[in-house]
Amino acid sequence: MNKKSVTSATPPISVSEQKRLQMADIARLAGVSTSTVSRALNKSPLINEETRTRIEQLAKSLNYSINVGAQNLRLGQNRTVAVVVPFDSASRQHLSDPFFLSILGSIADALTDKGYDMLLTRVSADELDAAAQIFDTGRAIGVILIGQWRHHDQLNQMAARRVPIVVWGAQIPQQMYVTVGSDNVAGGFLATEHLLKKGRQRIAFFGDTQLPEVADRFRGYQQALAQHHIAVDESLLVPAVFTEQGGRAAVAQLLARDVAFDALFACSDLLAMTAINSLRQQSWVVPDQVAVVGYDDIELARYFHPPLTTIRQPLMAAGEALVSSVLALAEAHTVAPVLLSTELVVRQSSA
Amino acid sequence: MNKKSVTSATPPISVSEQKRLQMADIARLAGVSTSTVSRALNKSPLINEETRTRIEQLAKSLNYSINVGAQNLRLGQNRTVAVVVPFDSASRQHLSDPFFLSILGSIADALTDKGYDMLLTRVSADELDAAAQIFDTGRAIGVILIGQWRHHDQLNQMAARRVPIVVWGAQIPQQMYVTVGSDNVAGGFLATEHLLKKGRQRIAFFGDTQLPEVADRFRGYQQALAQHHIAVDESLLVPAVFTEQGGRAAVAQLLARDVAFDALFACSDLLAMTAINSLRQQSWVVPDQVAVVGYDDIELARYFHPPLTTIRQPLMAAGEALVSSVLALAEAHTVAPVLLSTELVVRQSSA
DNA sequence: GTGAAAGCGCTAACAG
DNA sequence: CTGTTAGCGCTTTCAC
Repeated sequence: MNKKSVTSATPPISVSEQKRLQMADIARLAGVSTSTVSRALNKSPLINEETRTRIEQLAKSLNYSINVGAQNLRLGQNRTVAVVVPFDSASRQHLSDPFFLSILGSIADALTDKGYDMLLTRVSADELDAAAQIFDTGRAIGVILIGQWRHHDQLNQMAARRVPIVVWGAQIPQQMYVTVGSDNVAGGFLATEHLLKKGRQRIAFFGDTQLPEVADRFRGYQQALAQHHIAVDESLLVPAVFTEQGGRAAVAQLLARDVAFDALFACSDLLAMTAINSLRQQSWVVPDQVAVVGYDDIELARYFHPPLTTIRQPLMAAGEALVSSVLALAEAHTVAPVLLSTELVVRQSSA
Repeated sequence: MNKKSVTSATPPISVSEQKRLQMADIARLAGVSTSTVSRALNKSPLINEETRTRIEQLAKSLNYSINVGAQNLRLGQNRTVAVVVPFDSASRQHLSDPFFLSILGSIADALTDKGYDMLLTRVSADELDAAAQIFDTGRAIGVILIGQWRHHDQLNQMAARRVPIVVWGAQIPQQMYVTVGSDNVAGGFLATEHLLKKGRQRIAFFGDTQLPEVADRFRGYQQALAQHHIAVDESLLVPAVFTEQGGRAAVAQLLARDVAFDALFACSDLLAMTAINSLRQQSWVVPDQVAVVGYDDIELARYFHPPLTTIRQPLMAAGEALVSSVLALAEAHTVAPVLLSTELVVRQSSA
């Protein structure tokens, strides 16, 4: 412990703290003051070109990088954004949904682009304030929450106390928080209309309409049917959850009702795929007997058998919108909700 | 700006900096010193019970939480671990592989358990030092890297300069960094042996043996064949990449060779699934004509048609091992590589 | 029990 | 162009 004597606290220097390099060390080795090192490493134009490169090289050769924590404290800045993924014990959507990973990836890319770090946190759905805490403790300047689920009220409260938070999900009346989401009504409409145009009339709907996004997709479903003067038949609606078992259970439930159907609109590709597998096991032929449309357009969809017709959500745009919104919010700008357009991708499952 | 006059720097107070609460504010409102607030909020036994609860309540009612950045600086501590996911532009494995998300989830859980934050970063495979930077800048006390790929040398260099890093992958001779991984040799052996016991003799192998993990699985494949006195037939080996197109391409390649085969061992479930779909399109029947075994046991595997026989990697154990290893390394302990056991899960794709 | 004061690693006036 | 110095928000010895 060959450090200059400290008059103040002496934190227990763990064995690991083996002489962690800091700016003063570089300064001493370069024979300049820390100010000069600081300026050099921050590319200040004040510093002599030659001095700067010398310091830069010294730093690089010693693998020294400015301590971000101290820098942030001094600058009163912070370049970290939290991404919170609530995991619902009731497990309405399993985290392993590939769509989640994709959107995570697009957020990560957008953040990296703008020079921000991403703090990833899973919080239990019933202690969602943990998300606010991340902001309160200054660990992140804002929060992106993936999975609106049923947390509407809690989210409103967080927004009310001015936590910069952006939620991936649907717009809901009286919502105080900012959402970014795809146009689920349009998505539901596109899917249903496509099936109707294929001549299908008895279209089953798989999805839990208690979830805002699914509710919107259902609204689109209703609109399309209405346009074709077809009444919604309650017996075709199955409140399937998003887990992988969901499709199987939903098919079982639908078949148990013994109602006729010639098409299926599932609110996620995973749901659609497991449903198709279940149907196949019961000797139904897709798409001949049942045309199927999924939602999300995950990568596997095009390699599935049969390739899945689905609604594509614009992933890259989603990540960017989420990130720019949360950054704007963090700067106390007023931010409007974002509605991204969806797109029908026709493949063989609905041929 | 009703702050006490500052003689030093005055950082541009953005509109957002609207009076961000700090300890001094709580102290003033409580009529005590910041020391007292600090001690109270840290549950120091030195503080009078009554004083403490009063301060705690005040803080809670104002949504004040101790600033972690400042706390860390003062304490010389840090409770953040970085998880780095290199994305290879050559795209050997697509990030959307569900197995990735699962392992991310298990790491997140393990970290949360131990009270650590998780910094998630994607770095380009060719600038892997960015991972070291995260440590050098003090943003994280250690790094978990998912995806060993071909980065062996770079990883060794990082380990040599004592960056606490743990890699999910295979053990390689002369490796200086710590790995946590499942026993890929055993996995490959289990899969192949299973197929052999089912009477299959011409087992195709899908996987790029340039990747260490795949190389180990191939070693297991060889061992099993050797035990049954079957020679490895090069024409049955296809260096399939892990992307979703991989299975399709590999099948095409295999069929083009016009060699007989009655089984397939694919080095990921995704590969297996897309391969099965491809085979089916060419009118091959699984498992009757081709028995298939995958790898990973992703959730979709059991809901696939036919349900996929596969090798399960112990996810939860993986997350915990990665986390405890990196934490141990961060404390400068010596850490041995971890080899987790794998398990054969028999389903219908190999019936 | 509580307060005063110093300093974690860094930046930015201010003065040379 | 470079050094001196004060302080970001917090914790902790040391004194009372």
